[in-house]
Amino acid sequence: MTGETDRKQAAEHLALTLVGAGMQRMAARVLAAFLFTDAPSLTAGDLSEELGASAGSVSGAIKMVMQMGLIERAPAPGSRREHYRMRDRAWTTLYGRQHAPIDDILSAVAHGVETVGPGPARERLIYMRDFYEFLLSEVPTLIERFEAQRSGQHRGESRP
Amino acid sequence: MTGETDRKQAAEHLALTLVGAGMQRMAARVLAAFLFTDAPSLTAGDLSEELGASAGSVSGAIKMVMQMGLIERAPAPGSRREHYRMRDRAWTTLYGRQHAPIDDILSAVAHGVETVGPGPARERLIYMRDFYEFLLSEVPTLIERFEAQRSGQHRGESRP
DNA sequence: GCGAACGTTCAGAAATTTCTGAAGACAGAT
DNA sequence: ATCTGTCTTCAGAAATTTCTGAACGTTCGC
Repeated sequence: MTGETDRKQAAEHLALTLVGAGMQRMAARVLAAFLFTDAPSLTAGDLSEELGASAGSVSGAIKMVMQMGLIERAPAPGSRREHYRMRDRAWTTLYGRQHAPIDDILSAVAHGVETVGPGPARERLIYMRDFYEFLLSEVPTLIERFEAQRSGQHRGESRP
Repeated sequence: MTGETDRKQAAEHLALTLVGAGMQRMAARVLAAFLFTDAPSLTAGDLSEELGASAGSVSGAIKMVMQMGLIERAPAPGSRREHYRMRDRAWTTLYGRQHAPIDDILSAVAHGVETVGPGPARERLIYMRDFYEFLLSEVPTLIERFEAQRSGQHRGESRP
């Protein structure tokens, strides 16, 4: 069955969990709309109507989601409006981006190590610094591994 | 050099970057205080004074940071107050916890896959589901690898 | 050019989050 | 048992974030 209502509900539900994970509310709703649509592209107007939100907030949200590298402009055939669609690597990109703050944390901690004299605090800071350095080097590898594995088996199929 | 003022500044700076990464303000400040102290344990009163915050907000922050598994009660010798200290595995724990939302995202997406009929949207949802499933299985491995590597070389040293 | 349709920006309103201060609860000392 | 110092809870205040609506630009068709 799965009426249009169910689809919207599922989309809103996902948007809310993304908010729980730290994403801005409207940006999450816009992202979910793209994820759940079968249309090849959406315009700001489409989103405004679909989400029942003002043109202003949709504009801001699109800007954010674009900066995150999750959607892109779609070649607009004859149409006057700007069309957008999800990018292919959206999810790995999103995950990679969530690691951007790690850079900042790392430099803050490294500065701490320089500032603090010998003692337990310094040992702790060194441990933390090493851990975040490790992460920073391993995450890209992780993502590559997923992409390789996926294009390898090319499953793209659903389940029972 | 590195006076007490520098230490506090470095701690506050780290707290702010943690806030940028999504942590609550006061919780981040409390955490940084523990990270940067050479004292074997801190009490709520110590923190309140050190951070210039009310007893109420410190209490709430301690509760959060405890629930995150980053600090623990320290055996209090004769003292009437409650003493706390950082846990050993704090940082790997913190990182693991940041992945808790992934569980939620995963089930929201899985539900989406069930709800949506065949089409581009469904393919997208399947890709996303697979990616988050992959993450969920790989992250614990990653952390184990770090811990193994660390206890292996046992470097615990600073740099020039 | 001129007009109309869209998109963007921004000041202010609304909602949410976060902090404080005071009142209450608890544990140990006397 | 009572008192004292310490922690917790909670209602309201303050600050921050987020949304809206209106004014302004831009681009395309005529």
